[in-house]
Amino acid sequence: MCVRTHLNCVRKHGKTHEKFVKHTGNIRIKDIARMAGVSVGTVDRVLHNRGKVSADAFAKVDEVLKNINYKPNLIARSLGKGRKQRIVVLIPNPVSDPYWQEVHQGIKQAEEEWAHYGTVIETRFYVHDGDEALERVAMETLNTNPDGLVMAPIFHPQAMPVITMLREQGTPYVLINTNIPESEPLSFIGQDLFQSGKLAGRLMSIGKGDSDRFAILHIGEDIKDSVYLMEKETGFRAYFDDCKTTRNKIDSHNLNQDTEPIPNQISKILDNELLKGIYVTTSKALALVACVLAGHQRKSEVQLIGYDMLEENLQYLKQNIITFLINQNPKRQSFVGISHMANHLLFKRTVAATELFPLEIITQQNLDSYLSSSIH
Amino acid sequence: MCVRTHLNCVRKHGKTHEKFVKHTGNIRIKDIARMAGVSVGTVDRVLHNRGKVSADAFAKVDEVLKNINYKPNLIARSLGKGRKQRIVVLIPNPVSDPYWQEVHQGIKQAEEEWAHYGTVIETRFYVHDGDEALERVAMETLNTNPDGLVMAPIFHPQAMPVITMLREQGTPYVLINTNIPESEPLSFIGQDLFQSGKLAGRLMSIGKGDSDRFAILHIGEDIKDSVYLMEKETGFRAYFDDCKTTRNKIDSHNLNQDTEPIPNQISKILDNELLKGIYVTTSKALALVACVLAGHQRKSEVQLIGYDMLEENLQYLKQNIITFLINQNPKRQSFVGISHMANHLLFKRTVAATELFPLEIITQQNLDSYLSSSIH
DNA sequence: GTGAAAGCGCTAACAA
DNA sequence: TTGTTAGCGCTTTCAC
Repeated sequence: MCVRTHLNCVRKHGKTHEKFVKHTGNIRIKDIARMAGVSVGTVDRVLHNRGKVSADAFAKVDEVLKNINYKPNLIARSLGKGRKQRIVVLIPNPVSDPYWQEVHQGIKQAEEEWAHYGTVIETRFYVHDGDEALERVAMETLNTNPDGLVMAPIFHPQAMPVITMLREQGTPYVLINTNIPESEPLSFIGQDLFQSGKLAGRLMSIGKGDSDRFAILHIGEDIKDSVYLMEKETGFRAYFDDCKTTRNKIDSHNLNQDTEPIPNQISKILDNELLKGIYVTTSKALALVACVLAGHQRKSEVQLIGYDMLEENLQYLKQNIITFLINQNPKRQSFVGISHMANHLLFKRTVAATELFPLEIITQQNLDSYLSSSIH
Repeated sequence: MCVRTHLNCVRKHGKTHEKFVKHTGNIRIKDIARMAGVSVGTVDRVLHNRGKVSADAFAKVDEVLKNINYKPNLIARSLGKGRKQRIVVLIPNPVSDPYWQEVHQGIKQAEEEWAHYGTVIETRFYVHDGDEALERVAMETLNTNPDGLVMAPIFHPQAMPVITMLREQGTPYVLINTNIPESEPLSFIGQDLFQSGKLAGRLMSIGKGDSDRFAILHIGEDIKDSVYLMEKETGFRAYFDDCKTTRNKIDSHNLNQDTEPIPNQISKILDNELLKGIYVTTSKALALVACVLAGHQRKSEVQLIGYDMLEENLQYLKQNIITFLINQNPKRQSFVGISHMANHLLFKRTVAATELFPLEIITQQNLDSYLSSSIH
């Protein structure tokens, strides 16, 4: 059904005129306007509910919209806007943290991608506290009135005032990595950490016996600030609770430098002869554990499972010190987060409120396939 | 450096006029024209070397182009063209084959997605031979002069004449699922099947002993036409060859209806008490094997590994009859294939020549995370 | 060979 | 509240 066919020869000031007919056959705003007996301006106002439309006009347009399947031409929309969009991205400082370096990679790719659409991405880093704390950096940024904000709010308490500010300003925001569900962001991009722990439990259990013991290691993070580590732990334990057939013991440890060097602490844990597997909840610390394990006599008896395809982790995966990695796909998280925001801003596309990434299992055998595959 | 700043107030018929300044700060063809002292038409002709430009004019424009870093606005380019792009997709008939139904899903999603950009997707199905054979359908389609073709050339010999025709016509094409490397398509989207077999071998070997036996099942496919099944088998065997520690026996079977009902054949294979695992190379037939296994007494001793998240397979995965699925992501293959073509056609973007998808491992625990995650 | 100008579909400013 | 129209940057036609 081509609603427009009869119009082709009466374009251009109403004169009959055959040349320059480049139409693509889709229904355009102009067509809707004609069908509803109003002007394009009114249709546009209805489509974007900008108000200033009489109930009568609204009804007419709405009626037409109901009957046709209008798909706005996004290309034209973005061209018509004419203005550049500015998206600010806020993440922890990636210096000396490969996880956030990955996230940063994804941001750069998104930057490249969206440059074609005239969208500019600005990245700012924050640290736990001090001058560069999340709140400070965020407030500074918000003063420049970005069109949208994408952030990884890993320190819950510090993020709250920022959220409040954002809502007051009416600036749309997307959260990545860590959710703050009660804040109702435009979109959240991350993983189901509980389920991720459960998966780790399952992978750990393969080929193990009833009396085997496992350890959960949270390393170098302030556990009270980091609800997300606890979710992983709960999931891990839940897996073993669910299988009524096994009665394994699971100990969890929060390691930090306060008492003793971390390697020593790890080494001690390894000494327990019943221990058959270690689950490390933070991707950054995994290589450290792997390093200690590699030098330990029980090396071949203890299975190691952790997170993310960081360079160091991959080395140990290749050496079989690490058995499985669960990929949180940090690069893609930031990429998709920005894309969601850009789609919202540029095209007014509706984006998924929550996008939970698949829990990707990485082994020696499929590692390369993950490394070579592109982000999109 | 903003080359255009001084022009902002002299737009619109040369009258000084401040309103409606929507510019984005980039250098436009208009700017180049002004700088070179020629018209936009001439610049356009130079940029696309369409000829009909005097040496003098060419030199002037070329000079300017050399000094600035002109980045054409791809959005505007595609809008300006005004014409619809038509992409034809050619896949095996999905009737009664859930794998190709998944592929078809991906096509429909891409259709939806690209409709926003005025690109229309047309899908045609083919069967192994007869009136609807690949060659026939393809030739028919090519007569309608599509702007691009995306196809899954699963029957090598039949695909070759199509490729030849495509090259003669100069129609760009993307291959999905099965590659024909010598044909140098615009892009190939698929998986590394050898590596996929190797991964299956690894997953199969977990917790197994040296004397255990495994079976590889190719079901209902013409093995001579289907090189790709052999690649999987070779990979699977390669895994065991690589581990010098194990000396497992691996038998492969090509099952088809010619001699005896397939379930009977499977049942017989299962009777062998040394058999500890089955690797099924075709996603469609996996559920059949699972069904037989579920009713067999050796059910809990034999591990089953196969391909793809087809509805039936998922049932058996949930029941623990199937241990692992390797996801070939058929839906995404077609989606990405079409996107590559559309990006090429619409935006003249360069796309990856080969995109090998990650070898995704699906278990009971991460199944949901895969089901809920979106395609993009 | 060249330049002027319409048109792609949408947005938003402005006049009415 | 409404309709009209310039403009986004590029392509393409047409008249000179």
